[in-house]
Amino acid sequence: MESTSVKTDACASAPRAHPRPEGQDRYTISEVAAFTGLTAHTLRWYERIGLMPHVDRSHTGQRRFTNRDLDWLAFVSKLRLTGMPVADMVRYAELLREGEHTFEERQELLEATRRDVKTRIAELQDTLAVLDHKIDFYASARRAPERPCA
Amino acid sequence: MESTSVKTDACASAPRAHPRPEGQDRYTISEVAAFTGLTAHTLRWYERIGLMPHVDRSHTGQRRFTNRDLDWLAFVSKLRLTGMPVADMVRYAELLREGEHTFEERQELLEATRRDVKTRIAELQDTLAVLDHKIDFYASARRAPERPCA
DNA sequence: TGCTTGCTTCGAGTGCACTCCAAGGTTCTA
DNA sequence: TAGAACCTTGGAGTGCACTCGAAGCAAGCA
Repeated sequence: MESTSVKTDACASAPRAHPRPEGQDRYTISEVAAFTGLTAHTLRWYERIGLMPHVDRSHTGQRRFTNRDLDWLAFVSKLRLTGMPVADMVRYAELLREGEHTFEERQELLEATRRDVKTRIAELQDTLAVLDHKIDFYASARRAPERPCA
Repeated sequence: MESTSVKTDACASAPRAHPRPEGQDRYTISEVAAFTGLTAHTLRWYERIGLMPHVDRSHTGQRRFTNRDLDWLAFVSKLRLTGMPVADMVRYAELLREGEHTFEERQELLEATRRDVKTRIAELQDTLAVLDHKIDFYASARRAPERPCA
């Protein structure tokens, strides 16, 4: 059931290149760190707080990440960029673990996130306009130092 | 010299509505807090770390903010939205205090910020595409629960 | 004049998201 | 079989950006 819901979600993702093909996808933590840009510390911490759905282990207990884990981490990294709190992402991870009956709540969560992202883009475009205005001012002030906007 | 450089910068700003006209613009800290949405604590902290160029005082030592201070705070709030570290904003505030010979460095700082903002907008638009893709998946999965993307 | 509300300072406390440490077990190359 | 380089854990530490507290002074109103 757990793997079903994760797989179902993976099927919603755009295809993505993996370092190794399916079947040989057993990465150590440092390989994942190198691939994702996260540190091994952060990866372990993600698992501890429930942000990594479930990570396989070798027979001696070392983590072995799969391509699916890489997809999930890529998605988490995107969400991080939006400023979404880690606690909210943990909530989404819980919904994944709980199976298909949480589809509605997952969709709502993603839609709320989409609204936040759109708001943030608008704010940034606003800021860009202010920056352009000030940069123009400095550019012309330095071309003609006699106080061109007085 | 201090007020000159601040004024010069204000002249680079887009016009903005103020609660009171020039000449009567002496706001208490709680008025500024209400207007900007920052707390009084935060405003005092901004001043302590050098992020407020210089705030007037009443004859008994209480802060009296001006329209120019409001403009500066509005700009700072925009920069905050971009994720710019406070230390960088303090650096910009220092350049303002140092006068017109810092125009070039100010422009460079703003241009670097603009590049960051553009990058961030692109990242967010990328994230938006991923969100749309997943939301579409949940929407159709809930309309036709027989695993529509298999 | 008294009362309430607001302002002052500086240092300490908070919450988030990591980031690191120490002590010990595992895996790989020579 | 040695040694280097990796991995494990729980808990403590870090850096940022606030956020709050306490003691005392200031301002405005009945």
